[in-house]
This record gives sequence, C-alpha cells and structure tokens, in this order.
Amino acid sequence: MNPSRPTLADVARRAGVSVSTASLAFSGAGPIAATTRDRVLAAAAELAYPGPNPLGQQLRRGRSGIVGVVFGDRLRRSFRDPVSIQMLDGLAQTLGVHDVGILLIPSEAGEVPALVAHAAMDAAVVLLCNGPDDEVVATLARRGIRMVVIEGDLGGPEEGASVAGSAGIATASVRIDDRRGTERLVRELCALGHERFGVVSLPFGHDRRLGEPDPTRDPRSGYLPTRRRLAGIADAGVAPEIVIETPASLVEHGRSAGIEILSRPNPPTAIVALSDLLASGVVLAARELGLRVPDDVSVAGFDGLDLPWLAPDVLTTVRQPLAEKGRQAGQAAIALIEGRTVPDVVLPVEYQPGTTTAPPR
Amino acid sequence: MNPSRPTLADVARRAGVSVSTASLAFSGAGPIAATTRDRVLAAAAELAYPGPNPLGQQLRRGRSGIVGVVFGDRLRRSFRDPVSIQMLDGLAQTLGVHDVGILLIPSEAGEVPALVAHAAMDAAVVLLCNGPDDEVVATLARRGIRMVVIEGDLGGPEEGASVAGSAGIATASVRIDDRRGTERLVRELCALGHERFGVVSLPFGHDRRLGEPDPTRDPRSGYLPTRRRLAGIADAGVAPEIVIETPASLVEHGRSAGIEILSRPNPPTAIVALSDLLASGVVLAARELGLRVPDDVSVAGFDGLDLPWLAPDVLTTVRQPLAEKGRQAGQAAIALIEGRTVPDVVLPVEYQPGTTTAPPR
DNA sequence: CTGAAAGCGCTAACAT
DNA sequence: ATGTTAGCGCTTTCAG
Repeated sequence: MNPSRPTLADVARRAGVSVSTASLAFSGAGPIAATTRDRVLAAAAELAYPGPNPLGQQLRRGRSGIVGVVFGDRLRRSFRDPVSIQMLDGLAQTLGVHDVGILLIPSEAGEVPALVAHAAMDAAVVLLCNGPDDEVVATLARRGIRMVVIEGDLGGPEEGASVAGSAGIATASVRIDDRRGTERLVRELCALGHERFGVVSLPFGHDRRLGEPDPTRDPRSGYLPTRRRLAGIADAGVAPEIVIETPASLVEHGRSAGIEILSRPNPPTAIVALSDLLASGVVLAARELGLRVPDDVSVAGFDGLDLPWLAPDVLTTVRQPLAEKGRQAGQAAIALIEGRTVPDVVLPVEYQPGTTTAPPR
Repeated sequence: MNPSRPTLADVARRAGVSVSTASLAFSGAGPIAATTRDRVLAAAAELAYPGPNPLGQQLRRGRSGIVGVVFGDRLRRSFRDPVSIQMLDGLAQTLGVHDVGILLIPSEAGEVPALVAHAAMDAAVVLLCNGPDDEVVATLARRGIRMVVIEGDLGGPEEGASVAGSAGIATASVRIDDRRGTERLVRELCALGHERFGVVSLPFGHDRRLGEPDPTRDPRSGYLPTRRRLAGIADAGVAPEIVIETPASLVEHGRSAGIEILSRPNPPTAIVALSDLLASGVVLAARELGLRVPDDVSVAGFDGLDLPWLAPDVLTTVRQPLAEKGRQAGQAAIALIEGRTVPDVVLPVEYQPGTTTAPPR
C-alpha cells in the first residue's frame, strides 16, 4: 500500500532541480522559468507524484487548514434541526472559498471530546456555548485556538475578562437579536388582543427535560438563546400562564408540549414556541385535539423555517438569517486565523406574519 | 497571539531531560520513571504547554487522524435529509471511538472540491458515488487515499478492475439491499390487488430535474440507489404507468410529483416513492386534492424514517438500518487505515407495513 | 530507564 | 532564476 510514496525530493532529483525549485513549480509562490516548471511537472507525472504532502505543508506553514465546529449535542439531534444545517451550510460556503475544511466535533454535554483537546485546527466555531465556564471553551483557550462563538457567551462584561480573553486568545461572537425578536412577536399578539399566553420553551440547559421548568434552577445559567427569547417575552410585558420546557427543538416535543397545554381546562389563547419546529408541533397538537388554528388558538414560532408539510398553515414567526449567521461565523474564523480582530456581530431578525395567529375568540 | 508557543523541546529543557524522554511522558508509549514523568508534566504546566502539537505528530506518524466524508451535494440539501444525518451520526460514533475526526467535504456535481484534492486525510468516505468514472474517486485514488464508498460502485465485476483497485488503492463498499427491498414492497402491493402503479423517483443523476425521465439518458449511468430501487420494481413484475423523477429527496418535490400524478384522469391506484420524504410529500398532495389515503390511493416509501408530523398516517415503507450503515462505514474506514482489507457489506432491509396502503377501491 | 541522532515532507530566507 | 541551508515539532530507533 505504502511502499514509500514519492516525495518532492524524488521529483526534484528526477527533474534535475533542487527541492526548493520543485516546490515552486507546485506552489507558484515565486519566480520560476516555465520550462523548468514543465520539467518538474513532467517528472512528477512520471513518478505518479500526487502533489505536495499536506502534512509536510501544514507543519511547515504552522496551519492545518481546518476549522473545528463544536456541536453541543449528538449530530443526530443537532442535524435534525434545519437551524443547525442552514448555519453549517453558510459556514461551509465561506470556509470553502478559502480552502478551509470543516472538522465535525459532536460534543455530548459535560464531556470534552478528544478532538477538542487534540485535533489540529486553526480555529474553532462553538455552537450553543453555555457560558464562561464552558469546559470546551476553556480547553480550546488553553490550546491557544482562536474561537468564534455562535449564540453563546464567553463571559459577560460583569465578569471583566472572559476565560478566553484573559488567556490572550482572540475570539469573536456571532448571534442574532432574539430578545428583541420575541418581544416584537409578542407585542403583535398583544395587539391582536391576546392576554393569556402559553410558552413552549427550548431546553434550559444540559439536563434536557420535558415539562414545567424546575423552579430551583439558576436563571442565570443555561442556554442563552432560550434565556434571551424568554426575556423578550417579559420585555413585552407578558407573564405566561404556563411554560413547558422541551428537551430539544423537535416537532414531536412541540406536539407533546402542545397537547399538555391545550388539553387543560380553559387553555391560553396564544401559544408562543421558541422555535418553528416546536411551534409546528403545537399546530399538529391543536389539529389532533380538534382545535382550529388560528380561530381557537394562535400559535407563533421562531426561526423562519420553510415548512411545506405544515400546509395549509404558514407559521407566524420571527425570521433569523441562518445561512448568513454561518457566513459571518466563517468570515470571523478566517479573520481570526489571519490575525485580524473581529467585532462582535448581532444580526437582526424580522417579524414574519403567517396564518397561525389571529385575534382570540 | 503567537509569540513562539512552547514546544516539547522547551518543556524538556526546563525539566532537565531530553526531548525523547519528554515525548514519552506525554505519549506513555515506552518505559519512563514515574518521577521523571511528573517532573516533565510539572515543567509543562509551568510553561502552559498545551501538549504535543498535532501537526508535528501527524507529520512524524504519517497520519492525520482525519477521515474525509464527501457528500454529493450541498450540505443544505444533503442534511435536510435525515437519511444522510443518521448515517453520519453512526459514522461519527464509530470514528469517535478511535479518536478520528470527520472532515466535511461538500461536493457540487461535476467539480472536484479542493479539499478532495489537497486536504490531509487517512481515508475517505464517499456518498452517492456515481460510478467508476467518478472524478472524485479518481482524484482520491491518485492521491493514494483509501476509500469506503456508500451506496456506490467503484466498478462492477464486468469492468474487471475498478479505477481505485487498479491503482492499488484499498477500498471498501457499504450499501443496502434496496433492490430486493423494493421488490418485496411492490409484491405486497400487488398482493393487495394493485395493478396500476405510479412511481416517484429519486434523481437519476447529476442533472437533477422534476418530471418524466429523459428517455435518451443512459440507463446504465446515474445514481445507483435510484437504479437499484427501480430495478426492484421491475423484479416484482411491475411496469409503472408513470414515473416522475425528482431533483432531490425532499417533501416538497414529493408533493409536486404527487400532484402531477394524482391530478391526471384515472390515476394509478398505488404510488411507490423511492424515499420516505418523497412518499410523505405524495401523502400531502393526496390530502390537498381531497383524496383519502389509503382508501383512494395507496402510498409507499423507502427508508423507514420516523415522521411524526405525518400523523395520523404512518407510511408503509422499507426500513433500512441507517445508523448501522454509518457504523459499518466507520469500521471499514478504520480497518483500511490500519491496513486490513474489508469485505463488501450489503445490509438487509425490512418491509414495514403502515397505514398508507390498502387494497384498491 | 534515559539520551543522542535521524528524519517525517515541506517551505522560505538567503545567497548565488 | 535556481540552489543551499535551516528548520517547522515531533517520534522513534538505537546506544548507553
């Protein structure tokens, strides 16, 4: 299989030039006579030399050409959510242009994956970072790997310096303005005349559960998008009658939560789900219970996904620019790799009315 | 940012040992006195040495610890399909155990991504490989990268040696027995009394289109799962009245195809879709047209996905072991990397009756 | 059990 | 325009 593959030195010898010249023939990064280059390439062809070994290049250049992407969950779950996918697609687009590859790093809660600790990467993109004490972030910081955090937090201003920052590691943050987004959404519902709200929430933290939230949990810890979106609801002056926490942003969890809420006596007139997948589950639950949306109950989501199978209903929601978020993260990663600093990015969201909200009966 | 990070040599110097000894302290691959090791680790801690630089290790060992996964499409599309995701999840599981990372390589049709040509990887997993002339496979083979092909073909027996094989590259193949799966499914429908079939097909090849297939296309080229599943239908002795090709395995395309078929005068009594996503689109189309499933039309799929939002319908389908396929591919990749040879794997599928099929009216 | 030496394959100053 | 030299950071014989 590997009876000493040819190296650049072999090619150079055969072409009768020095290794450095042969190197130039491939990289084009320097002056070289066309005839010489052709001679080198011919020699390479004869030896079936497949081009410079990336491992050698990487060590020499001190760069791997790889950005690690850390998911806060199993791929199976992360990727069932179009939200992650579209983001990843945007990320791949940007990084692809720069010939940078994406190393997938699934991270079960509470553990630091071996890849985080040992894989070669020029930068890392961390999703759903929990907070400044996140072990993954700490490990990456210790390794001196530059990070861009999506929808996360590397330590608020009150902490002074963040974990990573204090270690002198360059970081960047990309997120959306979800707080203002939900506030706007809820205000619209209020304007329609709704006064009694139910909320189907994203997970609060690693201990994912289905049901009413644990009242003893620390409200200052847990997943940031969840906290921000709940804060947005409060900003609109609404105190929900009932909140159901779900273990993941999946249709079936939305359905369960929806049934839980809607089968109570005298249920709320409006249900705000913190993601579109959850919201569509609530719509399905309503259908199952024989309730009409929006006549009997209004349902709203968050994300702005395209959900053709929910037809004829079209969710009222808050659209976030998912692919753009990924692209921005990619840009930030490239910038960090090149040693530039990057301002934090907060992308705007947009209220997007659909057919699932109306005045209460 | 990078004012000369400490190296193993620095650590060794500070601990008063040689680099080789320091190396042993980290790798544990050799005899070393406990006290010496502690001294080295202490020195490392003092210098904030984050452990051996993977780039150095990789060059020295000749291994990157990375397996590239080549998708035949944009991530956005590949990953909207749970079929790819569950496979990837199984793959990640197996590779993760061996501390091998997954490098994501999206590949637009007709181009060879830079990562395929230049990224460091110990092996590659290629999805939806088109056939022995696939450029991606050829490039990987030229680079001497071992490959495991999923649902693909590296050159049938009739071609003699495959592209890769002829170049002396070790390869492996993992796929499901989809031909026999669809045959079984269609025979069940025949047993119910159906005689007039419509087929909603997966894409035939890179030129993805929606509509009746181009009659001039070469039937021996194109995506293999599509060809095998169509062959299974023929095996059951059925010649469909109408076949609609779709550009991708997505609900909306199934819906379009379903409307196309079902709004004809005197439509077929059974529609076989070559994937569950397509089939569920057909179910939605039937609902829209006011047709009852399975009373007015039977619909069957392929894959065995869990589709809660299709409730109350449950697809009649053929279940394939998706995560297991990924795990097998992972095992194969590891084996190839370790220089072992791997027998081809054909995983069995299982007929799985649901509520969407019944005798014709 | 530890150290010295060699070299993985490549690139980039620098000198010619 | 080409060659010479010096490593990038690490692991691994091979002696001691």
